[in-house]
Amino acid sequence: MDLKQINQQLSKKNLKITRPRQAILEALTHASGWVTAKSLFEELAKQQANIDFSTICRNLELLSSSGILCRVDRDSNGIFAYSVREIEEHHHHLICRSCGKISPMDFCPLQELNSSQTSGYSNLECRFEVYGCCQACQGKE
Amino acid sequence: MDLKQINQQLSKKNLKITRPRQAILEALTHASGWVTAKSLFEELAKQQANIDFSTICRNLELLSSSGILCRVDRDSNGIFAYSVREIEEHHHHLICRSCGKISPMDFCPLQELNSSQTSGYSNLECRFEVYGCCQACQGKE
DNA sequence: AATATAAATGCAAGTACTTGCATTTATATT
DNA sequence: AATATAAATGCAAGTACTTGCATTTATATT
Ligand SMILES: [Mn+2]
Ligand SMILES: [Mn+2]
Ligand SMILES: [Zn+2]
Ligand SMILES: [Zn+2]
Repeated sequence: MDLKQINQQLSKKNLKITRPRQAILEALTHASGWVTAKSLFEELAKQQANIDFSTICRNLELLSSSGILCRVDRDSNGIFAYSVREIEEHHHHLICRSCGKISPMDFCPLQELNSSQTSGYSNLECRFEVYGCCQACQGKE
Repeated sequence: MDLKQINQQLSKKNLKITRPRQAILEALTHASGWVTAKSLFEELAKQQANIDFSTICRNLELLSSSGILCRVDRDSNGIFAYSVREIEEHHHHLICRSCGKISPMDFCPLQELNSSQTSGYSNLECRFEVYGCCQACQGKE
């Protein structure tokens, strides 16, 4: 998704196109991989964009919950990595513990979960991430 | 699991039976439900056990990774809740977003995950939690 | 173009750990 | 019982957000 398309999405959702938000999205669309709040803050500081850290965090959160970004707990330490969402369909992520590579998986455990395990519950959602060691990283260590 | 059994487990793993650790485990075995680092710290402070917050956090982490405690991101905000593990088998948790009730599920998505989704990866592990609204909480809101 | 209003921002303070390091303590070995 | 050593602790400082609130700004309405 490019910046123009993202801005259209924002307008549809009554989210404003502000200077800080544009700088954040510009950085995200041009980033090579995944970014963290901290790495994005540092990148934008370098550009003298003068955006507060809390503004970055709030935007990353809002853009993720709006479906514009994907969010992954890459190092399973509660520090999230973000990237522009390229896949419209619901999906989860496979993460290499060694090199940090993140790949999408279309598998969602909720579909496979026998209803007997969750009987009586409504509004089910899940958090699901798979960690492993990718082919390129095997043998390296 | 009671304190005696836990201490046997600790000895097997070359983990020491210290006064702070005993106070933490005593509180955990007597707790009615799940505790957080903060709630445990406050409980122990009330008892004038004089245990540092970092000691509590380190113990909860160690005891979880040793399989003595279960650990759940109850409010999906990265703040973990802990309780003495009563189920030996590998399992995940179902959490009510409304009342916070936590129930075990024996379902593990890794077993259902088609290997084509993770081909080339080794040492697979997953993080999986299901959130919903339990029967008792439905209609209440 | 002026006005209204809901969204967004920046700042400061707060939260919940986390880490490094010197010191203490529990257990194994002599 | 004395000694060795690896594990654990407490303290202080650091990290990565998060929240409350006054102010600013983007967009819709007049
Ligand atoms: Mn994705
Ligand atoms: Mn459990
Ligand atoms: Zn890798
Ligand atoms: Zn409930």
